Amino acid sequence: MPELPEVETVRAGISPHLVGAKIGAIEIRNDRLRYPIPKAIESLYGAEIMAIERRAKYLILYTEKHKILIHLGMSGAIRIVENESDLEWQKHDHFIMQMDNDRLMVYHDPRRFGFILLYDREATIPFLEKLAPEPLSDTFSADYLFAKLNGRTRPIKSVVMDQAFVVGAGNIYANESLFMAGIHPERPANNLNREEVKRLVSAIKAVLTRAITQGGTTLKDFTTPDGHPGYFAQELLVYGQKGQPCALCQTPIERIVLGNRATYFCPQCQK
DNA sequence: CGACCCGCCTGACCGC
DNA sequence: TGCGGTCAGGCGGGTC
Repeated sequence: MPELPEVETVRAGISPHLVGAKIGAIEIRNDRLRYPIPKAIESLYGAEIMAIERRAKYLILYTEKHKILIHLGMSGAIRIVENESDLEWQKHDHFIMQMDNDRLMVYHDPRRFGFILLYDREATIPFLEKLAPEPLSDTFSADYLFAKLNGRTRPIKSVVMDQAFVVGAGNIYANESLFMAGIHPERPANNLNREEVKRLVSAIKAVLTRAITQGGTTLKDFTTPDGHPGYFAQELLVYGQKGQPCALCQTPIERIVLGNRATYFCPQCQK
């Protein structure tokens, strides 16, 4: 489910409820996520959540002495429940953190590809070490990406989805960005000229920015922490549009499989 | 090192 | 209604 815009939507949705509040009871209902949820996380009882940041598709909750790393994997979701009496248990609710303002943060993840890990405040987080720059920062530029693509022969779409090259774009936004940039997903990455890389970088920024303002993309069951859907699905131009007319030229959108992932493009507009 | 492939899970959906 | 097959928004690790 969650790519960068969805994770950003979650961050914005949970922060007002959690930042400044102190952690109360923590319940680990099922620790068997991608990595086991550490039992030690229960020792955070009484600690204040001082800040919540997002890096790529990761959320980081800071206390004075620790940080909690959360990844939503493919199907993870976080919801905020007003107070304990409003809590309705759902299947796949694996982790609940109650706050001293009565709010509960519930982590829900049917496929359990996500994870929740605990680090000392000053520790380095291995998952974050090899990530590309934030895509909405100035560091993520045409110069950066053009240099990085040098010598890379993989299809450009696979590279866009590789978090060491471009952060935050999963399958949906990689497809949409390449369409917006007019670049065929199978092009070898090092075959793009500087102008095309510039268009691609601009497209990635535009697609992610727009999706964030729409609260992400709700395809199956993604909702914001308040229970609202994300509205970017209405603006998808190629993803999931196999056979539908291209918004620009009416040519039917094609679907191929690239790197084991569904890939959608307009054969006319994307060269 | 780079490119590719697989496994991890469950649920939804489709065709028969 | 049931059943098997397919697919799904991510990531790390293994192999060649």
